[in-house]
Amino acid sequence: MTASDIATRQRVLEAAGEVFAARGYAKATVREICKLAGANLAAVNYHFHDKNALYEAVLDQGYKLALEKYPPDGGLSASATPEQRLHAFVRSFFLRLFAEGAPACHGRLMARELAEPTGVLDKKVEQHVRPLFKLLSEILRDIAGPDLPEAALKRCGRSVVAQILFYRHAQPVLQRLEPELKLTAQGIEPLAQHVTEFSVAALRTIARRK
Amino acid sequence: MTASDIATRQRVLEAAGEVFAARGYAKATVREICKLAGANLAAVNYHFHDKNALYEAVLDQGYKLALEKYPPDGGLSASATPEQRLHAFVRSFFLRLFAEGAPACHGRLMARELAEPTGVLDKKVEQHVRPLFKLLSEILRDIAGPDLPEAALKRCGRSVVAQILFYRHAQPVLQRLEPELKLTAQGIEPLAQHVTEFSVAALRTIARRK
DNA sequence: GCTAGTATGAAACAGCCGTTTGAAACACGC
DNA sequence: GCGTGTTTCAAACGGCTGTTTCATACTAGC
Repeated sequence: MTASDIATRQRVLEAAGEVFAARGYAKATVREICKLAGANLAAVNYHFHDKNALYEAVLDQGYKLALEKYPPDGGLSASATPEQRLHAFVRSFFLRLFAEGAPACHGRLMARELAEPTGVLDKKVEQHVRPLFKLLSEILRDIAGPDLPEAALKRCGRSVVAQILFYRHAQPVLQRLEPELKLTAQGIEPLAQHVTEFSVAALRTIARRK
Repeated sequence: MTASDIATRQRVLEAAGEVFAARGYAKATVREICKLAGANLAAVNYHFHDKNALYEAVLDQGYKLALEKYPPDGGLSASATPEQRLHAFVRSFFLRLFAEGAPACHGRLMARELAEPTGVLDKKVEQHVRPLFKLLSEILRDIAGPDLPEAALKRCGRSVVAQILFYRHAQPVLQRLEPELKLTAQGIEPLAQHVTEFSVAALRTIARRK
């Protein structure tokens, strides 16, 4: 049965996404992935070449699905204001990082890869991250106007991304310091609102001064 | 010779700091630490109980030395403005995260621990991190005034910390995206300046609106 | 100078890891 | 029904890990 063949491969792929996202590449074990997928230990080396190729496959599929489900432009109309576009960018970034379910582990994986490259970094992350930074820079330029120097604009772009990634990277200690913080699909809405507001306010003031 | 006894223990401690900071707890191996320290493999289990106790010892010593060398208040006079105190906070935070040399690996270790707790988190990080957040909140309150709700102030505090930690967590990909960025003792000065300026501008605007 | 207590050393241990193996089970074209 | 090619399975392999062992070297007190 061909359907069953695809099924095991797909089951391993999905299980790998969860385990890699939860444990990181190094700590994730092939044995745990296969057990979660209900497959034999040799399934990884049979359907993919090895653990690393499986990881790349997970990243590839995750990238495709995440951008389909949460496009960085948020699906806004062309007449949207720069502030609305920034809010959509921030919000979709949050969603990719925290959304539950199968297609969403990509954000968590990329956040991990960002901090601890596994060698796939040069192939994948740069190709996924640079376009995001470029899009953000264009939005911020529309808000700040043409007079703000490029270097200052870049620093502001990093400040925006930093505020979003923080909630992913620092989540373990954040949950301990402020247990009332809920990082669910609803819980991130006020956070996306805050990051947008905070950043627009800062950018406007800085652009006015320079 | 007692001096030599302490010397090996100290050498292992320092080597462990470097290796843990560079590789993380899981990837760091006792063999590499001992080799770097010029000590026997059994030195770790003899002078400390095991790898985990060595890690705790490194964290303890690092915390002590880092706070001595880079105090969070920056050694400011009592008459300093809130903006100056925020700048000192941000700058000393950057320095603890990026300073080179033996005592400085603590910042890198805590940044790692923040993202991937090893179990020492509950003992150490909370006890080290919570006071920092409290100090930051007091500074931000002085800037924002008494009318800004506590929840909004907390979100702003997270935004400040996020902008600093970003340069540590995202360093690998940041170096690829913007190779001209130098994260040395001199290079972080304009970054500390930017984070302070960005945050003060945002906080003032938000406080005025609320 | 000899003993007691401590520090170092080489070697081995048990456990987990990714990967490989070769046989068994399966589906499918003829 | 039979042979072929593909997928699954249990078992084992080699390598690396933290830790332990026990013999040796050393220092200090009498």
